[in-house]
Parts: sequence; C-alpha cells; structure tokens
Amino acid sequence: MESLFEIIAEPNRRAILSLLVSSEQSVGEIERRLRMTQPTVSKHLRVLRDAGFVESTVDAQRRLYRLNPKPLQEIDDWLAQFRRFWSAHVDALERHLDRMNPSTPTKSTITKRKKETTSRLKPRT
Amino acid sequence: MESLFEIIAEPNRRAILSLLVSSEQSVGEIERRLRMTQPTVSKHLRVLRDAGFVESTVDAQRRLYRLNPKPLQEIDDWLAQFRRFWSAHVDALERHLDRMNPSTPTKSTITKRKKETTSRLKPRT
DNA sequence: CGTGTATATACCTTGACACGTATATGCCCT
DNA sequence: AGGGCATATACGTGTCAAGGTATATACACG
Repeated sequence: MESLFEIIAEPNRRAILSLLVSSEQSVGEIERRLRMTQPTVSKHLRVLRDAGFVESTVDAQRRLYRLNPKPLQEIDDWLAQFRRFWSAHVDALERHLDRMNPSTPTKSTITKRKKETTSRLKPRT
Repeated sequence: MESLFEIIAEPNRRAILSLLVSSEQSVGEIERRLRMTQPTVSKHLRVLRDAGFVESTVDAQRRLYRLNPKPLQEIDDWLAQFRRFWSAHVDALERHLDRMNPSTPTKSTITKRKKETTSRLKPRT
C-alpha cells in the first residue's frame, strides 16, 4: 500500500473519511453507520492511520478516530496541476453546460481531417 | 474498474495524465518519455479513455491523446468536503463541529482520561 | 477474578489487475 | 500489392489486496 491514491481508491475507506468529516467516531459507530463488519472497519482504519489520514484516541475500550487532513491536502496538491484546465480556460457557464450535456460543442470542434475515435473500434470478427 | 479513484491509483496512469498537462502526445511519445512498453501505454490509455480522463484523435497511424479534465474535476469535488479542514481557520471548524456533535471536545470539555495512541500497540509476543 | 464489551490481528480464499510476450489491426509509402 | 510503422488486443502469469471467520488483546465492572 504505497501511495495515498491507493488508500482512497477503496470505497469503504472513502466512506469512512466522509463520515469522519462531521465528527470523530468510534469503531462501533462506523461499523453500524456504514454497515460493515467490525474487522473490516478495523483493517481499513489501520490502513488509514498508517497513511496518516486519521488519528485515534483511546477512550476506555473504545478508540475514537478523527480526520487528519494532511494526506488529503497532498492529493489536492497533485490535482492542482490540472486545475487550470477547468478554472482558467473554461468559465463557469460552459462548465455547467458541459456537465449537463457532454456533447456540447465548446471549442473542440475544429480539427477537420482528424477523426474522433473516443468511441470503440469495430470488433474484428 | 469502477471508480475514478481506482483509475488514478495507478502510478503510471498518473504519470500519463501529468505528461498530458503540457500538451497532447502520441502513444509512442508517451512510451519513450515514461519508459514504458508500448502495450502497457496502450492499455493504460484505454482505461483512461474509458473513464473519460483522456480523449484521442487519429492522425494517420498515430493516435494523439489529450487531457479531459472532467473526471479530475469530480475528484476535486469529492475533496471539497475536506477542504475546510485546512483552508478554514480553526475557529470556524470548531464551531461547525460543535453544531454537528455537541459532545465533540473542543477547547471546553477537557480531555482528561484519554491517551494518545496513534502509535502502535506493543506486539503480544 | 471472571464475564461481557470493544477493538485488533491471523489466516485463508478469492478476485482483480498490471505486466510481458505474442499477435492482430490499421495506415502510409513505394 | 506488399512491407514497415504505429497502435491495439489476447493470453498467460504473478502479485496483492479485500473480505470472512476465528481468535487474541485490552478494558470495565460486578
């Protein structure tokens, strides 16, 4: 489990992180709210903690887990290099239209002799 | 390959995306610059294209791939929920937590009997 | 102390995916 | 038409991670 990106690739882990946004939670609370088995929760929390996404506090037999934003911030930093692709060129209106209708022609309908091949090639049989 | 997060969990795919930030590239260019074998590049590009991270244009025998920011934007949107943890000042965060969960210990509610255990438990052997 | 509760870990199985090699497809040029 | 280049896909293989079941550890309380 090397990179931060692999950590958040797991849906359950993302769910845990989202849950912890509101407030710190015990393992049992996470287990109940996310409908996961206890060992699964513990194991994911272990991974999250080792990667620095969460920190834990002991409260009697319980462990309270809370968010630690730093790794998420690093991911945010990685995303920064792409941010100009939607914050600089495209204005908010266009973005909205693109979101509603993916085939909205913005500025990409220019290259003439090049054929769009985002669609699949035909099967060879 | 369900989620966008799994797509960017792969280091080579992230490298490809980063490379495409500068300009569109052919498969061969990516292959050379990132020192990957050609089938590997093609397969990653296939995944990226299916997920909408890139689009391709045919230019003779070559395919030129360019970035499509939309999926990255979605990831950015997911990160938004955590952004207040590092962009907002502590006061606002504390107030929010107090509203969500009155029992959240902030600077009232002194945590007396809780021990920090971000460190590992000692092995039982 | 012994029992119940809360959490962590061990072990096993299974499935997914990344890579390499080999091959297919498609296009250009002479 | 045929050869060569650029790219895509098929197939086999190894690795790794996620989940389940069982068990270990730790704490509280009678």
